[in-house]
Amino acid sequence: MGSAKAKCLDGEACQVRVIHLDRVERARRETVSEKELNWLSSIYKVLGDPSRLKIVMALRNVEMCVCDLAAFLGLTESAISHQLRRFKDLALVKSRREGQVIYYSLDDEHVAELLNIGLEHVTE
Amino acid sequence: MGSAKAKCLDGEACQVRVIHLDRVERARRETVSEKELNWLSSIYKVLGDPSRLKIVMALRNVEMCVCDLAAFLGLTESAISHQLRRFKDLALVKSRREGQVIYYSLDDEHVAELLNIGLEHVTE
DNA sequence: AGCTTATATGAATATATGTTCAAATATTCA
DNA sequence: TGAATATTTGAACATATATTCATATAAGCT
Repeated sequence: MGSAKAKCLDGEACQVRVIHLDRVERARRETVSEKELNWLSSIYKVLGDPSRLKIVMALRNVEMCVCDLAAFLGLTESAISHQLRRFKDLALVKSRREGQVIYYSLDDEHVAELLNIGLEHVTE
Repeated sequence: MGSAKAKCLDGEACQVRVIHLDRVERARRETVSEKELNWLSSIYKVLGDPSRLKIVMALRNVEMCVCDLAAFLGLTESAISHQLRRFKDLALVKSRREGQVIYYSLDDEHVAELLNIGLEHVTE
């Protein structure tokens, strides 16, 4: 144990160097599926933009319409609409029509949790 | 109440339309600072890539070196090193040298929490 | 029916980003 | 010291992305 001599993987070509084969194999056993990985990363990614984060942060407290959010963020209503669609595609935000106005709100408890933990992190 | 007639903001030019002024003002009062917003979004963003997510998921269980991770992900060691630096810049991952080998591991409990909640979400 | 309001959509563009390649450090061992 | 190993760095490129503008849809009002 403790040997730091690289071994080889993937047959004779041996283009893959590995120091701790056991750890790599364990990681391979315990990893989530590629599909889940892509899904999950797309959820983090959609939160990983200041404008979008500001949108969901606001929606945590109260439902808002596109033009409210545009005023709050200082962006075009079109820009807000584009971003809201990304949230809807991931089912993180839902909408409700009332006449001409469409109200947006959070649609997922996990998102709120993610935001809360993030806030804890940032606000010490 | 319930009036959906847009009012104007930002002086005479009036380029900003608002339906629920109270909600916008409340959002402005309760929002976190621009600085915290940028910081927090950069944390979500760094998790919002399949390769990087796979890296931290693996580091949740055991510390690994660059070439182990490269073998696990099927990527260049250079690519892994580049990505690890992003984690280090955000203080989410720490490193420990032992001879020629540098071991990486998680450096923040909040990250593990974020990952756990994300996993809950994905695995129903 | 028209007119206005609220939102959505698509193209376009400038910027950001992930990966690779080549070369540079840093550490160990002979 | 010199060779080998492990990792880092910087440039380069191809792709992704956020925003804007112009236009389209959808609902209410007269």
